[in-house]
Amino acid sequence: MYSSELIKGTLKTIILKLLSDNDKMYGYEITHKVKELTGGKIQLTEGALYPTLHALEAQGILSTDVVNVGNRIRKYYSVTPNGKKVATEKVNEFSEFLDTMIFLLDLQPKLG
Amino acid sequence: MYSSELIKGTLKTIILKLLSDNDKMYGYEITHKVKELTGGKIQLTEGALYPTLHALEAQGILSTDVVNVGNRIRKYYSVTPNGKKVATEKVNEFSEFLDTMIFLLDLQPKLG
DNA sequence: AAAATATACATAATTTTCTTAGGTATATAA
DNA sequence: TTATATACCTAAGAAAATTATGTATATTTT
Repeated sequence: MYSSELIKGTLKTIILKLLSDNDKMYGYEITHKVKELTGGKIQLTEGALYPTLHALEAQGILSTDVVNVGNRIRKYYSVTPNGKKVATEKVNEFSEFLDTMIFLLDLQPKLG
Repeated sequence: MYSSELIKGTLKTIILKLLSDNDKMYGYEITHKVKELTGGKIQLTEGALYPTLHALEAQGILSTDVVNVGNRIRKYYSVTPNGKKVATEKVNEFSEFLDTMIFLLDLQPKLG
């Protein structure tokens, strides 16, 4: 687990990237997908996730689809057509920011 | 300029990296160095910088040396022997975090 | 069958970190 | 002489996260 300090400010970007690639996901699923993809190094907390999802929906970047699974509800989120631009911009901005930090801190990133 | 959201959480790492490489710098100098090195893309605000420097000093990670320059004071900060470990750890942790984010967001970082 | 864990949503109080806005003072350039 | 640059600092407020709960159903373990 990284110190929470580092993860600050990346939550929206992570959410928007995952939802851009997966077309619909629900909150609980997002936390588990991120944990899985990062080998447990990034664990989103629900207290941070849900308010952010609500905010993105209120801004028209995400839309929701509530589904009943047995007797439980599940709230699927998707990126709206308008939100797609925002999602791309967020990821691009983060990418540039990373380049700047790599230069500034003189890092050698591991490439896939 | 990057949205301040992205820069959140990187301030300590930036300060500690610069001071690790330069052995002593003063606050005003740090802001200008970062601005110069990033082509204006990252601009530290004094309201964030000074309290952070004070906190790092209080934690024994930085030490200070106040110098008179004409009639003005200048407060030089250096990484303490103990702080060197912390500085290295911070930069290493950020480096790993970068790798994780590059993988998670499927990015192609620009290499030096 | 009972207890524990997993699924799945949510909010509210507090803490952390930063922004914004201000304050003090000297030195230099226009 | 007026503006900009140098150089420090703090305090109020905003933003974003953590921590701690709360509700409820489903499944697995003992």
